[in-house]
Amino acid sequence: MKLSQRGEYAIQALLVLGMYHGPEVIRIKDIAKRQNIPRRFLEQILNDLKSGGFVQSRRGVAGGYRLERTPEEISLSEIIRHIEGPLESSHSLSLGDKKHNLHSDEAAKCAINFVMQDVRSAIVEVLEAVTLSDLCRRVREIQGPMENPPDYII
Amino acid sequence: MKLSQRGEYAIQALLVLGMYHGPEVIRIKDIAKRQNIPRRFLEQILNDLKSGGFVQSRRGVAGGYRLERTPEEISLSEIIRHIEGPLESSHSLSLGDKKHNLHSDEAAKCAINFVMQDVRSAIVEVLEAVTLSDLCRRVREIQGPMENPPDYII
DNA sequence: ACAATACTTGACTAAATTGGTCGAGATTCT
DNA sequence: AGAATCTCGACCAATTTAGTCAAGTATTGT
Repeated sequence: MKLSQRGEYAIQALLVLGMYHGPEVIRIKDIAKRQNIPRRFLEQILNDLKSGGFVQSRRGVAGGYRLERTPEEISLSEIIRHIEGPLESSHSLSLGDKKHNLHSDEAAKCAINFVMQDVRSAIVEVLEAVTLSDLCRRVREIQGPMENPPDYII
Repeated sequence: MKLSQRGEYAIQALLVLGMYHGPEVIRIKDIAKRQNIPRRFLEQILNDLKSGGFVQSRRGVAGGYRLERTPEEISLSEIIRHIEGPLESSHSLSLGDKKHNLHSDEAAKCAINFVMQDVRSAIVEVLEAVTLSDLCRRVREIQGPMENPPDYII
């Protein structure tokens, strides 16, 4: 299980929006700067997150993004599922059809898929339990101890 | 978590060797045929599995492959780790170094990595518990019920 | 001895994925 | 009107993945 760069950026962006969650909107530019993400790439990602119902956007000169739901309502599993594709898919060889004789390679693939399904369940179980809010807390704990001021958005 | 084709083939090949485990050796050609794996590709994979200590080979006219260890001694985690690369790696941002101020993107990446480490642990926990022997049993259960004879290797 | 069989090695290639860029347009604030 | 900002879709380069190929080397049956 490795997160793609795209996936990591998406979570980082949502983290910023989560940390400053409120009625106001944050500009792409600022998110990109804070998290050190290529601006154009981030545009794509935020657009994707918008179509997934994670964020809202405002256009125009005072435009930007904000979360569509509260950080407590967004789980990591949802984010990753949306950005990296379905987490539980496995096209698992119907197997209900008994008329159809299984070749030995099909039997093998099927057995392997059973295990991989267990793996996927374990992954989902972990990710389901972590909300964006949890992650925000984590970030605060990490950068809290050191007293460098929040380095406000320019 | 998705298995690469290469990884799936590797497990399928080991499954064949596991099902017919004994002192005798099985030819690449037969494994390829039974599991419907491109022969040349399978050669590469078996070679890799050999250098990983999973299988032995015998050259010459009566050559082929067999397991180097018993199916009970081989866990899925080992196989996947060897074929797909380290399962637990995460170069997790030392964080011990307090002198070094964390930028907000580093803090975010760090928080994300903590969660991903949990995910990886969960994956390993599942894979660690499944041996090649377990998988072989699974395969027998799947193809057992239907009474098509084992379709012996030609 | 020697032909047949089979593994060994490393280079090669085509297709898919990933990470990222670009330009033109649409929208909103002042 | 004009500047700032999001929007949309096409585009591109590097990497990875899946797979092929050829020229070896080792072993064994006869």
